[in-house]
Amino acid sequence: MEEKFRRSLYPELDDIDYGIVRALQENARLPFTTIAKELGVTEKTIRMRVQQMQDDGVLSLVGIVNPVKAGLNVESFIQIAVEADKLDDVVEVLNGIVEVRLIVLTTGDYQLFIQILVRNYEELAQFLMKKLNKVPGVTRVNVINELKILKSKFKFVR
Amino acid sequence: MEEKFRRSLYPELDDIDYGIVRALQENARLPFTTIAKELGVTEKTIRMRVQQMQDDGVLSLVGIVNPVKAGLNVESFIQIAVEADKLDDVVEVLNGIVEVRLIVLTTGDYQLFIQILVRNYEELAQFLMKKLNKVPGVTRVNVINELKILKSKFKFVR
DNA sequence: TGATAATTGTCGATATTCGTATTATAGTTA
DNA sequence: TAACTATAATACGAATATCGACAATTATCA
Repeated sequence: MEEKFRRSLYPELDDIDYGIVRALQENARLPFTTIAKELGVTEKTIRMRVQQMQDDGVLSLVGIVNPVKAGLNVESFIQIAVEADKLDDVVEVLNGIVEVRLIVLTTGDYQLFIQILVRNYEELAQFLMKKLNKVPGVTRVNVINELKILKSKFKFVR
Repeated sequence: MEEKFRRSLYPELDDIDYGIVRALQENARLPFTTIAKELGVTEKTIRMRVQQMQDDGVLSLVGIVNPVKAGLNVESFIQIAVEADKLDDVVEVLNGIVEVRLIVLTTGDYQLFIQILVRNYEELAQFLMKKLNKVPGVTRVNVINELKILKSKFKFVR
């Protein structure tokens, strides 16, 4: 009785799940009663489905701050080459740096790919010189600055 | 009377705003009455602040689906070099491709940086061969496959 | 086909949201 | 400084929504 499954294993969401996701994608605070009316089921059903999808890690209902409006104007993607035996250590250090939003292990010439957000180019320079280049094991970095976001789509259900 | 400002210009959020953001970051459906009690103000105040932050594009309350749980198991970052005069056209085509989640104009050897999500490597191959390589103006692509996400942090307020 | 578990529905108690009117606060000008 | 204005906060009752316990229904599987 450790694991409990529902209907079938994910990713098999049914129509009701999709209806719920479609609604909450737009507005995480939409009343369950409204969604229920739309989908022709009871509020209780919506409530339970949402709870399960959250428990199962399928759906998160969160508030997101626009980084630019919060003063974080400079976004960069950085590829990092690391000495093979130092990878764990480097990741650990990067993990503790607030500017680092995303760390991904990748294929290719560089092992790590990170995304950072800072207030301005001065902070970017500080990050590169005072933080990233001081991390032992980092052999090479490739900074790709973001000039403009042309598309950003976080909706997964149409 | 076209623009309306509040207190002062963003990014000057005050303590109440930060309190609201901090709470809603964790749970977008947290009752305003609860936040109000915590911050020592009225529910109406919270309601109005949230509405304003949303109107001003500072805060979004959204449902997010875990792509892996939705069957999108392969994520790739792709750098794309484009003939200078074809940039707009390429972006327009990429915009219409469902797999493409993010398009960013960048500095460096490649002009565009995109993020894609597909179900599996077969779909990635199809995307590269049937879609991306058929886009006129694309001269060179560099695919960086994501092996594992080591950190992903979307909270902007501590 | 039964037995069992999981899901959904019903419904009243409680909590939350919403809208209006009123009061307080900050900024501005005479 | 006082009066004025605009903005933001509060008070509060009505309308909605959420929650939880139990019953009914639907799947699941031996």
